[in-house]
Amino acid sequence: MSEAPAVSSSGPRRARLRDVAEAAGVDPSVVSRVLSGDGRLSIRPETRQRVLAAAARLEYRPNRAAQTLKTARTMAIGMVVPDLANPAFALVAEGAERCGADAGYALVLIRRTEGGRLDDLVGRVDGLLVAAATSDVSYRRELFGGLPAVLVNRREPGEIPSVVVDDAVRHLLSLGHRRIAHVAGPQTADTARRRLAGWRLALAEAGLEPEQDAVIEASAFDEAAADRAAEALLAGAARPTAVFAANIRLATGTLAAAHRLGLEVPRDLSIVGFDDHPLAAYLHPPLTTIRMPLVELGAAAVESLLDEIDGRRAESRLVDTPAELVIRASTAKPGRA
Amino acid sequence: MSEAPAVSSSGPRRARLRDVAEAAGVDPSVVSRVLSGDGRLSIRPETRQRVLAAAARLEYRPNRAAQTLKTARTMAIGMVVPDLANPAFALVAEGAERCGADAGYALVLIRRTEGGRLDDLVGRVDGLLVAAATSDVSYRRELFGGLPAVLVNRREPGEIPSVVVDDAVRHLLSLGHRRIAHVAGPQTADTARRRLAGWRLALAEAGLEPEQDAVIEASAFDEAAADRAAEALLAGAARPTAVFAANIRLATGTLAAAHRLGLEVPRDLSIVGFDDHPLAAYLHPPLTTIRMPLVELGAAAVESLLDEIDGRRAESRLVDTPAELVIRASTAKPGRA
DNA sequence: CTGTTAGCGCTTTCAA
DNA sequence: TTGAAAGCGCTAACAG
Repeated sequence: MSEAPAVSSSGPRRARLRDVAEAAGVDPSVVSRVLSGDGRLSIRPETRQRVLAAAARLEYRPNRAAQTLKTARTMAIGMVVPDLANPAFALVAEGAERCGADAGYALVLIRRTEGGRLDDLVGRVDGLLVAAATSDVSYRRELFGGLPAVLVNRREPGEIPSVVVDDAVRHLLSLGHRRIAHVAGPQTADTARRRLAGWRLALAEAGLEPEQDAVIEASAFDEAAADRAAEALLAGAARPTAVFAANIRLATGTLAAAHRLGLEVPRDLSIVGFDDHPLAAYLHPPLTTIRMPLVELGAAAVESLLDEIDGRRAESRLVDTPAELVIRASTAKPGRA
Repeated sequence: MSEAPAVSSSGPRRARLRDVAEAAGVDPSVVSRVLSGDGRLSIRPETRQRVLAAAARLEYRPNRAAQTLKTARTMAIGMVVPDLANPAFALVAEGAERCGADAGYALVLIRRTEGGRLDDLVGRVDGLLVAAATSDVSYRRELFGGLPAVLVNRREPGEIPSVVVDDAVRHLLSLGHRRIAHVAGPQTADTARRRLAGWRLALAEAGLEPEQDAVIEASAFDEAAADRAAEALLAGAARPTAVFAANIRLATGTLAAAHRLGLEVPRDLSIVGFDDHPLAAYLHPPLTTIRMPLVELGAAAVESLLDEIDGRRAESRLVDTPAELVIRASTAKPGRA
């Protein structure tokens, strides 16, 4: 390793602003202003042409570090995700990226690792989108080294838990189900709590009292945890006729448990999951889900963040594009045996 | 928007190196050397303590832009992914991040957008891991603005297509299958081509001539494309008894097509997919797959990249951790009707 | 053992 | 219409 011949890529050194200026026969500051499209700059068209030509010929690319040092702006925003494999975040990121790009910001994704030394992002990004599922770590500002941050996929504490879950439960109710159980996510997660609350509320509105054991908490937001949890739920004496799962991975695990226990879906058990995903349509049976406007969520989050970065107060912008119930084949009338 | 009162977070301004130096009563350069753990620096323990204490008290965080400007190193590497939803990349990223962290590098993920103006990453990262599935864009250096880059999930052209696919096909052969079809990925993708080649080779080694129509190319690496492709394959006259799918999403789509056509897996059709995934065990039936050492791949890729960044020649490092055939319930003897 | 010095490449105010 | 000048905050070679 150490005896390697250190090629030290000494190609034609990258052109600096100064080189362009020299080549164009003007001052560096002029080049800077031309290239950054400074509005209130009056310059002879001919001079501007010379500058542009020189920059092009030398393949000038501004040095980002120098710009950042000078302006105290990285023009990048970071999105912190706990789990890259969670497809929901991919959609949020898509919206975030589009919105950020419009404002000239690059979006970089950062996996939140265990220890979470997120403050070393200071100087790499101007703000943070925190797409954290769990709130086990309280996201205090210091955690981000004072970086502006907005939490995605969350709502204010005071808000109505979820009109959306309502739809799902109502769908089940309208099919005639009464014993509607809930496979909940880990209650450290804000989203998990909201969905649980939504389920309770919807049931209550229908005049139903959730029975004992009608809710079971998966230890994680993944298939394996849901499988274990659902097995307990479904093997019990008073088996529900329908299950609302707090996300698609939990729904998938529930489906697996049902299959293993010999239950046929939806004949013996209806399942609806939260969060839609391309995959949902290809499970067996295709899963009825609630599709959230995740791309819009990502975009809205970035807008808030940019407001905060620019010193405007971010007024907890909420996405109001409605969620949508996508009915596929995992739900049916109960006891259609 | 514009009438917002511009809060301009004017808290206690962040401490600079100079401030720490002043507080500790030493020169900035001393602080720099202490804080960066400069080995060949002899300093009185007492002085070092003063410096450390001052830095801590002032909550000093080095200004990354300044460091970068000075050292011409961002200490970050970027991983470019075409599709965040592809779970394989999450694993690669995990390995990459771990390996990068060991060398003090942060890993940031970047979604490769359509137009792909990747060269604006210069100055944000020191190198690029390109986890591109498709090679429709030829990844020329200029595309990255001259940034060191290594392509992940690829092999050299000359290399044996895939010993790994061999295992899968042999598994099918050993079960007694002879009509083994292949749902291939889009042949613009290097991986797709390698898997197709592997399939051909394995069959040839077994003395089998792949029949006409035994391979069908999905238009994309997703469930929907596989579903369409597989339908054609399975509805045909000479239906295969087993299918090897080029990745797990294609396998999932194939599974869906089989279900819809009334075929029972594995009784009527065996399926094995490439790339393992937590999900695979929770499909119906649980999918037999080939698990690739993706985390190791990511780590190895970063090692290569660091070599290149440091001017050492990256000798096309290959991961030799063997892939593994994970046998679940989607494969069985043919015609076990 | 510690300080001096000279920038890294850019932006921006001010002066010409 | 253009140029001069002053740093942004840090590092690293060299001097003392």
